[in-house]
Amino acid sequence: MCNSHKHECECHSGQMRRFIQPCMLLLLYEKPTHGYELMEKLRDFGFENGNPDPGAVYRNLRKMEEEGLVESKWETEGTGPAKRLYSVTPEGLDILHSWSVNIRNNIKRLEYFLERYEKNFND
Amino acid sequence: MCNSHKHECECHSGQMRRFIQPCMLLLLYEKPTHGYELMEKLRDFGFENGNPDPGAVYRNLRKMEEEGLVESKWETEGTGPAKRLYSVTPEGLDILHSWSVNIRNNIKRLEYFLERYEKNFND
DNA sequence: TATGTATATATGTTTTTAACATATAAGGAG
DNA sequence: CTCCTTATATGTTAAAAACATATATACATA
Repeated sequence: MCNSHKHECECHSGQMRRFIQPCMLLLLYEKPTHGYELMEKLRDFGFENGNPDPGAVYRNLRKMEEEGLVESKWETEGTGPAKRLYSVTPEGLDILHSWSVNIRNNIKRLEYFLERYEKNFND
Repeated sequence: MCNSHKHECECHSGQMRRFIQPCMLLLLYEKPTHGYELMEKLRDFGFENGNPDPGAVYRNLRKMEEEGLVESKWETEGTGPAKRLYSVTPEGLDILHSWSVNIRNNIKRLEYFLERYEKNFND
């Protein structure tokens, strides 16, 4: 991701704060599912250095459930250990929509940065 | 920024982590200056809710100086209290360049999210 | 039967960032 | 002298990310 060699990537990921949340909401809107599968699908969104931290996934699910953004029920059918099946609530959908506005604004912000950056280095 | 009314903006700013750093480096590259002026110029980059936190600005300057990304000297000339004039070092410039790559990647990531979001809601 | 691996959820701990608040001081205006 | 602007700095708290570990089911295979 980061191409600094002298400084061991001092810019870290520069990832958007809490970006995992809208990704999880969107995935759950597309198809209600459980944490483990969600974790794998999150790689689509660039949480790919290894897998996204299971701790982050499960804790976010619980937190969003507390906040009423998702709801869950135990799925004991099928093989393997029981799964907790999550789906998005109407409140969660509202939040997902507001995230999309927010993300759009953030893209503009980052593009402003790049334009200004390029004025200095690519002309 | 966030348009959720029921939830007091649960998506918060969703700002890019540590985004203030590349902005400061870019501004200092454009023109070496001191913290207070930097603070005002940062509004260009969307740190606009009031002013960007002075604490953030000054602490980041000190931290970047420790890391060798910027350097400073006291400016006692002129009116008002003394200013600490900062400028970017070659190392800081390297980091700025790696940030630009990182930011470009993050825009792609956010755009991927939006495309996928729109497939669900704008078709 | 013991061992390992994949699936699945959960929590503990530490570090890093962000947010909010406050302290200090120079110098000019009134 | 008091207030405002400019200027830098630090203290405290809260939130988020990063890293580590614990637990349990079920299946494969040696």
